[in-house]
Amino acid sequence: MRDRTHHIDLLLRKLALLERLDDQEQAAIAGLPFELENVPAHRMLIREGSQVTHCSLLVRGFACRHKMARTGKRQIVAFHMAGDMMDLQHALLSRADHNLQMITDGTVGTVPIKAMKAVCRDFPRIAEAFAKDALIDASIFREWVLNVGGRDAKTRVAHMLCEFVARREAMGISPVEAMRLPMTQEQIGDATGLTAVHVNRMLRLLSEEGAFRHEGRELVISDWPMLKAVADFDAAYLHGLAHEPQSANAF
Amino acid sequence: MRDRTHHIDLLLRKLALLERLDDQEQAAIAGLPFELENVPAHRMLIREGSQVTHCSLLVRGFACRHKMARTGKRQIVAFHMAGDMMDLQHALLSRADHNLQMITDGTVGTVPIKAMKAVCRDFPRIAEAFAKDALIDASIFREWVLNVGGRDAKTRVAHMLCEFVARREAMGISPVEAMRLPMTQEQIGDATGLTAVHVNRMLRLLSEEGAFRHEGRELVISDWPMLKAVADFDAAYLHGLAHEPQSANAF
DNA sequence: CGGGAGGTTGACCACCATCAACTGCTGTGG
DNA sequence: CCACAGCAGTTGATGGTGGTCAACCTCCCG
Repeated sequence: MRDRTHHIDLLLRKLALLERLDDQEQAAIAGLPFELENVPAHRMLIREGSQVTHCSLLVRGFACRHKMARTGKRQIVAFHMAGDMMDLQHALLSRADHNLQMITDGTVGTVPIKAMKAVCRDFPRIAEAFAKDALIDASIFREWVLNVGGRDAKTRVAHMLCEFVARREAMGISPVEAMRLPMTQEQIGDATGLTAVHVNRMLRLLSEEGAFRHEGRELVISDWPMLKAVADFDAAYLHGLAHEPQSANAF
Repeated sequence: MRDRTHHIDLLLRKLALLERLDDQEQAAIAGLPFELENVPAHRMLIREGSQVTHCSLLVRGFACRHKMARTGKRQIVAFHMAGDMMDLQHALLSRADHNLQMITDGTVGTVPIKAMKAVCRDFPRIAEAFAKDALIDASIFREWVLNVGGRDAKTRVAHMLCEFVARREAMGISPVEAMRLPMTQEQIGDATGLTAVHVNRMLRLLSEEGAFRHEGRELVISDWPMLKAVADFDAAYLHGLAHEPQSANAF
């Protein structure tokens, strides 16, 4: 039973960060006809240029959105984790302008856009919550433009880590103190406009300076204030979709 | 009389690209209580971190949105031209996460967010049009992430030019064949993550290769297909907010 | 006529890309 | 159980793209 509604819990938790929804509204969300599917790592969910008829909720695992330059260089423009609505924009823009791809294996819930529009029509506050989510998405893109366009390699990598950790914390996905990064160094490179080799060097640098350390395959953030400072990170651009790790205990 | 309604014409023209609005809906737009103000070049309209209570429509002139890195490096994340709603996101996200500043002198129309919300509540298709505009904004940010993160200097500068020309064409602001760029080379640099010096070199290169030429202070695009090819430009990401210059006559 | 902003050009150099080799995991099949 | 393949990570050597610094030019506009 818990399993059948886990994806609804996730979505409600996310929306609660954006808008206070009453029982009726929560029931409307719970009534959305999600179809759940387990998908393997690297599965392409949506391809640039294709027509999109469903919205996707990530229930388990990690995914990313990316575009390609003519040279073949891939640019990751967003990472997604459990609880994220990954393509709200397709509710109104029918053609995908980028690819959506799983990083790890996971579970995806899809809803017909018609159902999304219906619930938005009947419950304006739900519509507002989804709109806010999309606008915060845009704010994150702006920060990424600054990150790749205006910061040096070490800062870029640190910033990416900070955002990832802060969003994880907000969704309560896992203890932040010790986590395994789901993305490869090459993917971090594709997100920051660096090569995997240079990402590796920057991670080593940050680790040598004491921002985090490796414990087996886990990454342990040993000095959040320091990492945040190096990263030039200020969570304001996440507009409440993430608070910084406050649980100072582990740090 | 034409002057009093010019800003409404502009806005309706923009919205017509996004949604077919009937007479009643157009009348509702025309009824929005815009306050027009002439503003000088470089005027800051909105500052990062401030609370925003109005939405701004650019009626005349050019503006940009930008963020600052800790080092002081400024990153421009968007250029705006007449007809653009510059901060729809602030209708739902009350705190600005970036600055909004005039590039040239111009005219700005402001509407209280309450009035915007009211018209959106009463006319769902208007709400949808504004939402589409915000989503296209996000798509443009994604393209910019790719541009600064994944393309070399020449391509970046050319791409920025292409987007600017295509959007101008869509809004019918001026003949595209000959225009004066409103932004300085330093601003192009801040938008592309390059220095003004290097932007200068890239512009020279593009011009030497015949993509465009200078006539006095005007820039004349002499070979749009070539510029577009060099730029790795595909207008799909503008989702109909801009078609490419088709008037092959001048080229 | 003078001052200032923007544009132009050259010399030099640093950051990060590229190429290449090697290590260590992990899963898989003999 | 081992061998092997394959992917991710690691490290070093070298070079190029684009940054930095500095000088000078051009065009406005007061």
